Amino acid sequence: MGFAHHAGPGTPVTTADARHVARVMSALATPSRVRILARLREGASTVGELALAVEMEQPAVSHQLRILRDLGFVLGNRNGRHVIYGLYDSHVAALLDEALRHIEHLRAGDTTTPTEEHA
Amino acid sequence: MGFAHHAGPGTPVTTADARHVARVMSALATPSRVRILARLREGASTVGELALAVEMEQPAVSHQLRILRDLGFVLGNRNGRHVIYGLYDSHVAALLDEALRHIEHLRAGDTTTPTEEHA
DNA sequence: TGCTGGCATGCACATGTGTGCATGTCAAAC
DNA sequence: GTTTGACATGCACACATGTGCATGCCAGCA
Repeated sequence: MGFAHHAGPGTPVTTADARHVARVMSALATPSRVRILARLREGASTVGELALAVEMEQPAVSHQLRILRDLGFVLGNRNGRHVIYGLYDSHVAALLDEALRHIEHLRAGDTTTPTEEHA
Repeated sequence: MGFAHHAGPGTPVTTADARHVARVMSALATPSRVRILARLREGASTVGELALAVEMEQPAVSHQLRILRDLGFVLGNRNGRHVIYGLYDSHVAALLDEALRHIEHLRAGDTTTPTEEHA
């Protein structure tokens, strides 16, 4: 009755794959990390700048950056006293864009009203 | 020194956007939901079939299906005594593929060894 | 060498969340 | 109408996780 099949790239998706996907996608599962990545998409910056931009305490930003680093989303290297962070590569930006495009797509068809929209 | 800029589609990504993205992407942030979606990508199926496929208790599957429904990922309609679930549209499958493609991409460059691979 | 700035790390805690178990609900079969 | 099958819901709990606070570490500067 009109489901979306797709049949995909044939990939059966093993249990290990599922766990891996979940781990990686969990990077985008919290507003703070999304904001950090979004800010980094506009250009590399230091931890302090990020903290100001996303309005978080510096340690909190460092913690999230560590997670994003372990997941291969960002990459930081020292420059004097600062550590400059940036997106690992353009593929990360692409994934972010895909996510944004997805919610935009949902906003169009708006299936079930996100549960909260009370401003 | 070689960061990935991108400058994106100009979207500044508001705080609300970040929260929305996080909410939506959290659907892919757990292995069980990824497995459910992966199974559904191969074709629609009933809750019982899903439970068997992903090796979860039926109530657990129902709970996750409810989440996936609220997020607009899946869609279920009754057929006799069964409720047949399927991906909401091909865009969901596309997002899943993008996620799989991403981890595959990481596996190639393998930046920081996912912290656990001891199996 | 001592001091300050910039990040990272440890620890503790509050919160969110996935799952098991029991139960409720609805449709089909008798 | 009663019973059975399939799924949904409520509740409780264990667990993971994000953040604040204090502290440690390292580079640059006087």
